[in-house]
Amino acid sequence: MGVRLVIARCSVDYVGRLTAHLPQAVRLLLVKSDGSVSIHADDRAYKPLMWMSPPCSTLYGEDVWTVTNKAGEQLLITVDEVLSDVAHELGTDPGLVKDGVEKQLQELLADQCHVLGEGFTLVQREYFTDIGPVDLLCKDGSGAHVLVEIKRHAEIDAVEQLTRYLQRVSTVLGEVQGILAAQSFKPQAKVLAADRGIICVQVDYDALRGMESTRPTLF
Amino acid sequence: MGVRLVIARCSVDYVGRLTAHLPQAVRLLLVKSDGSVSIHADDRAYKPLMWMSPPCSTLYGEDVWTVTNKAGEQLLITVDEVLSDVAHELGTDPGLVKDGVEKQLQELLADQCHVLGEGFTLVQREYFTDIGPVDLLCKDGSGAHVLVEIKRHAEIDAVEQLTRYLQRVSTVLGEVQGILAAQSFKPQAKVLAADRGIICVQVDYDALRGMESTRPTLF
DNA sequence: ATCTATATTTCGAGG
DNA sequence: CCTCGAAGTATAGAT
Repeated sequence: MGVRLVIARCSVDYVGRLTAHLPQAVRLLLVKSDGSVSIHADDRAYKPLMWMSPPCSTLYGEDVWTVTNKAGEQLLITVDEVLSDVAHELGTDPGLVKDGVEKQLQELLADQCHVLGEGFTLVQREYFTDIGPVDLLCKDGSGAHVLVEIKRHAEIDAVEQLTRYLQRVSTVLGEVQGILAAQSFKPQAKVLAADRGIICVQVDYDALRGMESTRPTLF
Repeated sequence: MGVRLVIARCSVDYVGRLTAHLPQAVRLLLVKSDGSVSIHADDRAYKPLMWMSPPCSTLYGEDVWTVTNKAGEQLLITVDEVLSDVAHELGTDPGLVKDGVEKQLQELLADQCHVLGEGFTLVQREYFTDIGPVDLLCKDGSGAHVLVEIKRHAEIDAVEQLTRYLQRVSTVLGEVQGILAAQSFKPQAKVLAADRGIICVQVDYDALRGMESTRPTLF
């Protein structure tokens, strides 16, 4: 199998969650071993003009390729002229290793919640409410509860989310302080947070990780 | 220029909003005229393993391609073996025509707002407030104002959005009823909407379009 | 330039 | 299987 790279003059129709049409033009058709098909123009790295995600199958007609998935969505590729058609074997990919996402931040802050405020201690990570889990439930130096929402980059949505949690939790724990912890903040998020009495704490991921990795050497 | 298709044994590192690493393997490198680069394995139609969105530029070293954008994010592609390297001219794409997205729904509902409730009439589409435009401003059977927010699929954000509009508009029009109209709803969105006194109306896009297209024949 | 809202979002985790 | 939240979300449009 492998990837099949076709350069072709084609027009395309998608009928599924919406209907869309691509007029005739020269494009790159990319067919992969899992059956998926994507159609690329000569710009944009991330998003194809059209695509069909796996699992799906293709019926190769005389001039029309019909790509169909289980939900009945269809990609109709009318191939008017093939300018190139090659295939290459790639093998299975070992996949990628990520670092620096929200989950890691949550783990680090759960371990080192003292960076959120003087005398902070962790009560529970992923504290569940009926409208979803709060990232951290802590107690501050005076023993009062604090809800912590963690984001890589905090936007206005994060403030709304934490506000909902605070309202919800207040019926159980009484009035609770909220902290929004993030590596960076949108200005509007800071403004809205201030308006709602929510404290914004900027955290340094690298520093947190540094502390984590160096801590064993302290003993 | 045109698209450049390289099949190569390579390893890749991304350093930017996060750090990520791809071990050595054979992959497809796709370079486009806008400078964007994407790296594909032999599966998944939509999302590349790694990418750099335009605008960005590439420095081609002896063995390493360094792709950099304005924010300083980098993609380091170590090319160990080139198995194929071809380029094709595609020209500019005429672009696609969509149908069935939120804008169309808004047009249909503006024309047929009676489906939102008994005796509803349209006052204004895209009713502007200082925090943004409300999709529809209607009057119900009793002549009271109603704000309508339209989504293809309503999530919790839509409830927050409509809530903000209702608060804003209430200072001008007084207490106003809110309606969230969508083809489908997330359960949590329905719960929050109920909590805020917002009415959820499920609409059928195809039925609306059917009425629209058949209406001329009624006369 | 920044912010807002959309997306055929995709993707993965968890109940 | 559904539901939910995150994403290097990307992308388009408006301010």
